[in-house]
Amino acid sequence: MATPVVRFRIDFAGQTSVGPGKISLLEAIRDSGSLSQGARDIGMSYRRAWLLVESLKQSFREPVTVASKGGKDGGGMQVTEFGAALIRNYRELEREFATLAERRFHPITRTVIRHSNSGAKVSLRAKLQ
Amino acid sequence: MATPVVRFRIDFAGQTSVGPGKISLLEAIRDSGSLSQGARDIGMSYRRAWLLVESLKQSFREPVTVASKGGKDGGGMQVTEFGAALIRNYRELEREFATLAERRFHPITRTVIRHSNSGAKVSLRAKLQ
DNA sequence: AGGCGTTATATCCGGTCGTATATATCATGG
DNA sequence: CCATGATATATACGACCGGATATAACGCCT
Repeated sequence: MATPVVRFRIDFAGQTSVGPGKISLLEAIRDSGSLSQGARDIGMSYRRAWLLVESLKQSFREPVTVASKGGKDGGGMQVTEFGAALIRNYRELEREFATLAERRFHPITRTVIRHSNSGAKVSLRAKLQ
Repeated sequence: MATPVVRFRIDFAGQTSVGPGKISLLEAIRDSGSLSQGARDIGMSYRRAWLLVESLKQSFREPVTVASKGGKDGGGMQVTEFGAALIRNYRELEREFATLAERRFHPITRTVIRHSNSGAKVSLRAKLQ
């Protein structure tokens, strides 16, 4: 317990970056086969989800997702193999990084003041972790 | 070239977290011996700087800075040994993390779309790097 | 005594981010 | 042939963040 949580973002270039929001969304899309459903699953507005996916589309030459309109279930969205690799790399890096951070900051953990935090609004970031 | 930049934050508990903003500010305070001067040096408003230091004060039992009012030069602020250790640990972790990230995301770098980014406003985050 | 530069604090305001909402379009199934 | 549920897109509103500004208190130095 009391092990610190690391959150990180990788900035490839001016506009293109990947952080916890996009990765969580990609996972939700992968698991639900739908952008709207995935967004609902993680408590994210459709607009924001669409903007993030759009940003990813503008970021890499290789597509991260493929979408289809109409049809049996109204359409859907799938994560490409490239997108899946993005998720994998991010999550694996996260694990490696977490152990590094835990080792280095473990002594400091002792001096952290723990607040009651009663009735605090839970941010989207917190929900996604 | 084209090596990705990593930005990270460590969340110890609900309110207490350490990221690039606070660390850069601490370094600026350490180097200038003053909160206001340090804030000016990194292009941060005094209000924000004060709030960040205040947040650090609420985060750890051990003080990160010590301040004095009045006197020869109007007063000043020093970074404690604990604060210096915070900086050190963060920067060293950053270096380790950067090599990890670079190794893992190097192939993906090739597919990144580079935008012209002409006339874009430079954010504080970008200035701090 | 008064000036100076700092910490410390309050108030106001504008921009930005995100949510909510509305609407068009699409393709399949009943 | 139309209802459905999804993508895709625009607009409007609210909240929050951060900057700008003002002011008080403080202690050394001239």
